[in-house]
Amino acid sequence: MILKSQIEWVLHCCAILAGLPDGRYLSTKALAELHGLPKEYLSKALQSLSQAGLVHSTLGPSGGYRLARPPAELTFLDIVEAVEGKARTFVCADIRANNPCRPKGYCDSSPCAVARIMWEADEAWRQKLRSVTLADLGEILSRETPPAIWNDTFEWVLKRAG
Amino acid sequence: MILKSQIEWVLHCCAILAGLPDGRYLSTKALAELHGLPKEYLSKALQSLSQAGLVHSTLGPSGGYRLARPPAELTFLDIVEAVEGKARTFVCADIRANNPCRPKGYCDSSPCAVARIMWEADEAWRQKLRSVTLADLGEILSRETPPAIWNDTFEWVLKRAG
DNA sequence: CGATATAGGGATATTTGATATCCATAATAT
DNA sequence: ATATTATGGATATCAAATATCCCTATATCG
Repeated sequence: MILKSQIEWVLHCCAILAGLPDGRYLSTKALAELHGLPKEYLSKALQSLSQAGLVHSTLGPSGGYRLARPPAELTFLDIVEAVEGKARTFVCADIRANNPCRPKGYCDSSPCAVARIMWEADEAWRQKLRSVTLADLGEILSRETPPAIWNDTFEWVLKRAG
Repeated sequence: MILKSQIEWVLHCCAILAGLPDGRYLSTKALAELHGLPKEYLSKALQSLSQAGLVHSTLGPSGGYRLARPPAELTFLDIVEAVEGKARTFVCADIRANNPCRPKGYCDSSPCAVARIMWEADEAWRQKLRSVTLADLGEILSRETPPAIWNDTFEWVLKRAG
């Protein structure tokens, strides 16, 4: 069970968008170049963000994406779920129902204990992702990235932002 | 990102094995029939448990599997990792290294912040799975399953256990 | 000893999802 | 008008999940 590589892509893209001045947009092309990613496929991932309402897009030259909300109001979970879907990682096929010792037509009153426990673990994962925002990420990155690279990067980005 | 269906299979199989009297073994055939599963494929999953040292197996007629440790010492995480592997669910391809603004040959001193956060969420998931044992599951199931079904099931099982 | 039932492992097939690429369309800036 | 962009649909490729089959060694039972 491994997350799509697109998850890494969009998280880094959102980190860049979070540093964009108000009203500016950054294109798929620029984001793909900056991260060394296939432009067409990255585009699909960004479209997922757009459909989830996490980013706002605009067309034409100087078009692209910007965050739809302040970085402090966008969580890792928002982004992960936009790309990966909201479905739980454990799917219960209710195999207990196949037990030949069950009375015919018997129906369980509550979900299987196995599923409930697996879903609790899933929820613990989501809770952790929900607790980290793009603002948190930006704070960490600006602290850890060497200032020269950090500044060059945003200069590079602003030169291409519409 | 969805867990293998085998995860549900082996968790239910282990719940049954946890209720087996000391020294008795239950075969793949019986476990497959009890849960309505393809015997050959379930066998692969049980082999994973065996290779991970979670169950002990024996050959021949009356052969099969039993738990290798007391139910209180077998966690959900043990079982999930035996089948799903121990690899983290988020794989960092280090795409930040593709940033054209980086000095040539520059090497990061620590893992990317994005990866660290994703790994923390992964660890929260594992921690939850680590906190639940087969003994816990058995306690819940014995409390929630109607006694008639519960007793019939173990009668059914013991009739087939070697 | 011989027949039978079992785990284990290897080879292979099928289906599904991830990873892409390409193209047509509509919108927008210059 | 022209160029550039997001969007959505169609299609191709590759890896993983989901099986199935067969062979071998081993253990039990008569």
